Amino acid sequence: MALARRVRRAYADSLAAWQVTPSQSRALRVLSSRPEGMRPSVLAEELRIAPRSATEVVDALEERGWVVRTADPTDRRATTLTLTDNGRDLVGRIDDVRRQASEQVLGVLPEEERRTLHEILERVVGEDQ
Amino acid sequence: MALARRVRRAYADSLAAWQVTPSQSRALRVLSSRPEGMRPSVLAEELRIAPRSATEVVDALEERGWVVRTADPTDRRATTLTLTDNGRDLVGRIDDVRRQASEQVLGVLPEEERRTLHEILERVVGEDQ
DNA sequence: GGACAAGGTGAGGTAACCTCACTATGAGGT
DNA sequence: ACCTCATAGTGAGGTTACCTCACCTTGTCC
Repeated sequence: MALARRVRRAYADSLAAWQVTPSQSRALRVLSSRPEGMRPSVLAEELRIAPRSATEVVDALEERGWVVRTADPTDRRATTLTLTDNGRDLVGRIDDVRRQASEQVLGVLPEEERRTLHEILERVVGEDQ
Repeated sequence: MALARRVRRAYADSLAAWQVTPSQSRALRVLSSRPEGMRPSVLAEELRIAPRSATEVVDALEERGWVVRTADPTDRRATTLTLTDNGRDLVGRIDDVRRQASEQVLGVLPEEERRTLHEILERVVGEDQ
């Protein structure tokens, strides 16, 4: 847990430099996982937050020009969320930072131990449902 | 990180059953680490929050009867925070829950792997400052 | 004994959540 | 066609756990 806390903190600091809040970065990541776009309600579900709260996150992301809302042609109640080019760019840069952060933390381990660690964690995460 | 998230979530659920918020449980743990009592400002530092915010946490804990503020005899500006018997009790029960939670998560691993995991993590946490 | 520092807290603000209520639209039954 | 009920999104207003700034009281040091 101490390790997780440290990684989280370092990551949050990097995000702050770009003026991205953690909640926004989570949403961006989910959005980037489905390039064809998704409904706000689906985003909410992925983020495990209430649909109403997704509206707010999307408001912020749209205002910053990272996401656009477009009307769904098949259902006039619905809107589709898609990343803009700027948004996609940002997600890429955030990913780099994440990779760097974990690299820095795990850098002290020799390759073999890293593999062992990964294996064990994978097992714990996997088996426990 | 996924594992940490899961543990955190399970732990938070257990706390909710006792009507203890995560921030309160953090404060309780810090307080129990120094039985002779501590100043609010020190608590704030340990929790990495502003002194003003520690006041609020302490307000809540005092209202619930887990902590008492007593005047510091050596410095009339200061107050000393100490756990009540109820508070100490609660910390004990919370610890049990934590242990159970981690037990449940790590239970899938044989003893030797657990030791290896512990060793590796210890190393990462320790060496990285 | 006056200036400045330190301990704690009142007032008021923010981010990221929440629930509840409402509008607009879709879908099914009669 | 019409009525009912469900679904998609959002306005209004609340909560929690933080924050800063200003303030009062008390200690410290020259």
